Amino acid sequence: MDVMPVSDLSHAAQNYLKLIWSATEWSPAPITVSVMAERLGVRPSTVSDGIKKLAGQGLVTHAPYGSIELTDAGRAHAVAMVRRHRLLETFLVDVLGYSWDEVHDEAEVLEHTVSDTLIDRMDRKLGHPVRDPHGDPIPGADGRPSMPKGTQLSAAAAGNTVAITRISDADPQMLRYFTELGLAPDTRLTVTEHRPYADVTTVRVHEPERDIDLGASASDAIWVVAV
Amino acid sequence: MDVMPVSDLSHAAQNYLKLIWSATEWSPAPITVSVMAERLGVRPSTVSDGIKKLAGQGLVTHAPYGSIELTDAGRAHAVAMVRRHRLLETFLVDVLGYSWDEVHDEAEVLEHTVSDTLIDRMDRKLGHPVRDPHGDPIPGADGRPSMPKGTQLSAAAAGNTVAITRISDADPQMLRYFTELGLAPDTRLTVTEHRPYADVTTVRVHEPERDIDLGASASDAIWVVAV
DNA sequence: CAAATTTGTTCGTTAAGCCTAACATTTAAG
DNA sequence: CTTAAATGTTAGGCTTAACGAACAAATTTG
Repeated sequence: MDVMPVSDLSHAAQNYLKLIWSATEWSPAPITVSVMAERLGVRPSTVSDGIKKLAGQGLVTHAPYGSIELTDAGRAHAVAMVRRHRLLETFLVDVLGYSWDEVHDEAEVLEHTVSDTLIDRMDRKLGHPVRDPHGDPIPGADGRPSMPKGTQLSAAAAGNTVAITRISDADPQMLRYFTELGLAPDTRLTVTEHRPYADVTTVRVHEPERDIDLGASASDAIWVVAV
Repeated sequence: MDVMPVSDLSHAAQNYLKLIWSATEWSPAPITVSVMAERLGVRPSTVSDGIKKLAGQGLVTHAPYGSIELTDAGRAHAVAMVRRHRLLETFLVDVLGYSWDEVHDEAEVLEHTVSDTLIDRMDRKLGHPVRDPHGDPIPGADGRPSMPKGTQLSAAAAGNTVAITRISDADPQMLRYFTELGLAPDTRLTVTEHRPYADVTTVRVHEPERDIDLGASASDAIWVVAV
């Protein structure tokens, strides 16, 4: 079985591959059937069937009750889907004036139906961007791997001054909250303190100078690099 | 059964409705099952089943072996699909640098998956265009009917000076030929003569001044209005 | 106008992707 | 370490949109 173009995979297969890949982008733990089912809004039995089929196509390795791992071919498809998704998000924001909390769902649908040509033209129009509106790295057309990842704000040492490099796009409502706070990719801030049992991280941001308290979910969603 | 949004119809149903509507946009003859099957690349039995289902949903009227007619609800959906298609084509050409012979297939896929929001944003970005790159009228968001239609070049009286108002997008190869000849919407020309048995229409175009002979398929694909 | 041809319809089947229910395995708790 | 709980798998069905084969109706032709 040859390398097949993205378009030869069913939408469901594309989603499975992207999700498996995404699970390991920011944390090392491999994904499970039930987590996949929950994220995709389907039953575990559906995912179990789907994974079996992907394994038959040589896109993942999986023995019953075993872990789910992408093959090289599967990873290539997954990365291509991620590239599509993130270029679309960038295009919707930069060209069509979407806000960063609106783009995820639209991109989720379009990533399956736009042609490679359209992806290339968007990429060119945008000047070959390397990050999407949430700061997530956009893989190149050759599937080149991601940029440096940074660490979660919740794990950054107190006292350090850092720049936001990405903010997880999982929760649009949280994104709107960050917009209100003036937190976005490239915002610089100083980590004031972590208060462990309250699960609160306090940061200081400039212009205007202010202190912000962030709970665990917020400080896990924000990734930073030292500046 | 209430008026349902476009997105609640299957892609197949959307295509059926659009095709039925399109058949009567430029010629009065209603469409047949076999023509639909041929255009959609499926078997007549598939179309026959599909039409029956649309009739059950109140989107077309059709008795077995009878003619196929859109209901008001069906027409509204069809026009919404046509609007989507033509706005997409316009967007791809104006914003992403597609040529007019490339856009049809891309729009054909995307029209089923873009959100109403995206359609609105493209429409705004484009300044609410009223014609697509082939000159076809773009229905408004309210489904307002089309612009004046003009007549086929093959039916324009010799001696008249006219402007091209639309060129059928059915055949990309023919569109590339027209590009070479410098024929596009809004090009002005004078009809020199029709030679009936040769099925050739000769027209004179300015800048640079030149005579062009067009066969029947070409002069049927071009629609003109008096200037 | 009767026969032949074309056109349209019905019906049984297939494939994908989902479901529920029943069952199997693994992991966690007592 | 054994049982209970959680997780994963299999089996059987449903729906949609396609197909081909067989049949029905309408149209064209001789």
